[in-house]
Amino acid sequence: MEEKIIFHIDVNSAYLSWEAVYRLQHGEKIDLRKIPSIVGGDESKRHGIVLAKSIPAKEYGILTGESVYSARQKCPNLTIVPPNYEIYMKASNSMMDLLREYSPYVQRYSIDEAFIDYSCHRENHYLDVAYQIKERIKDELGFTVNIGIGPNKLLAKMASDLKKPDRVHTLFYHEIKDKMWPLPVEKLFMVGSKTKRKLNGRGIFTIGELAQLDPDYIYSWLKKPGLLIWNYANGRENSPVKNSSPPVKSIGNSTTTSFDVDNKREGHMFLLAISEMVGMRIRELDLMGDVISLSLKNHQFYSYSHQKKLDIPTDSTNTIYNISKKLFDEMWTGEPIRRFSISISGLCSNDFCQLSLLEEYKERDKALDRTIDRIRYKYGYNSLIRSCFLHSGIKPIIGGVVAEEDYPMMSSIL
DNA sequence: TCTGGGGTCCTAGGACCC
DNA sequence: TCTGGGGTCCTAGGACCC
Repeated sequence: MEEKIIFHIDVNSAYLSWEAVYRLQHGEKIDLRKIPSIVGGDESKRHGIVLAKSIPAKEYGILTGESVYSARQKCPNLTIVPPNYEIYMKASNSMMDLLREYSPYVQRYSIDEAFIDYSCHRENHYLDVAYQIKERIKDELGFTVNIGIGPNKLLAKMASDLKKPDRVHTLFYHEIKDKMWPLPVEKLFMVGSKTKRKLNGRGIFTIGELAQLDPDYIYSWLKKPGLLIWNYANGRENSPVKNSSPPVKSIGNSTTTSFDVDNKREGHMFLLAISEMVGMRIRELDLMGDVISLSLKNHQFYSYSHQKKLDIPTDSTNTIYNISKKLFDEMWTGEPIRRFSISISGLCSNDFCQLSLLEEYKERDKALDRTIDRIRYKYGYNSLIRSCFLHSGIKPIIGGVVAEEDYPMMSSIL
């Protein structure tokens, strides 16, 4: 059997690049990519983290995910711009359209990453094709990408991460030793901060050192995830490039509140506002779910969750709200809360679920939810709101991601 | 004015059943 | 009163990804 040829395309500093391109196209003179800059959340709303950074900002030691506050400490003349997800989604869609010209086997892995299985297209040399894709994206769409090429998705992904920006790298089996093994172990896909700490604690600092361990040893120590990363360290992975999206497993929304919530009434209002979005999304996808879970984060950043399995699947905003309210009342200790999140899982398709005669969720309620959805899609989310939110200072519908164009969320498994 | 929001998967313990 | 044991469901928590 011939070796597969997999590409991994990764947009360099995606949000920041897309923001820069958009601004240049709209008459701005400065290219954000060429100055120390970040795309960051609104600090006054306590959303202040770094979502993306320019390469000059990276040189100041600024990291994605750190607070905007500390980024500014590192670089006082940092340019900070707010995110604009609709623009990023459009840029991403354009890139996917371009990639699909090269193969039907294109897997969108996240908003800024994709895999292509190029194995069947032996008529052109894969390196020429990769360079062509990279240059076309730069010329036609205005941003740069890294392309990694390997015999499987893992190695292609590791390759695209090698040196940035605007590069093509290969990582075939015979190159693992030179190109991947010297890297620090936390560069390996699926080795996060916790695992890095454990590995370092036993003297394992490079991917090569992990690769050399005895699999029985790592299994008895780190169980299944240990064996997974050990296989990855040795370049072993063989999942297919999927061009259709896997079924959705859960739908959830959350918000960090701009102030700590210390009373039940306001807590319930946030739950209602989030339930509205979760309900709208599950109905949009024509699904129902029978597990509602609520997770809270307190003012000390400690998170905890409770969930409830229902006898009957639901897609009703009121049911989602009532269950999450019940969960909140049973788990809340009275401490100040900074983040609320609700999600629904145990999903099944609507037509399959709805037939239960015992169903308490009446057809009438269902029709009401759907009617409200239609009005909100047509005239805007705030065209129809619950009166309790009037003059409350709390947004009546909270959360993002209403099927712009359903794109599959990646999972941590390739 | 310090630390987001969207996900997936795995584990472990207790309840319950045969 | 010596305390089986395997399977499934449910729940809470934790790891990882972008």
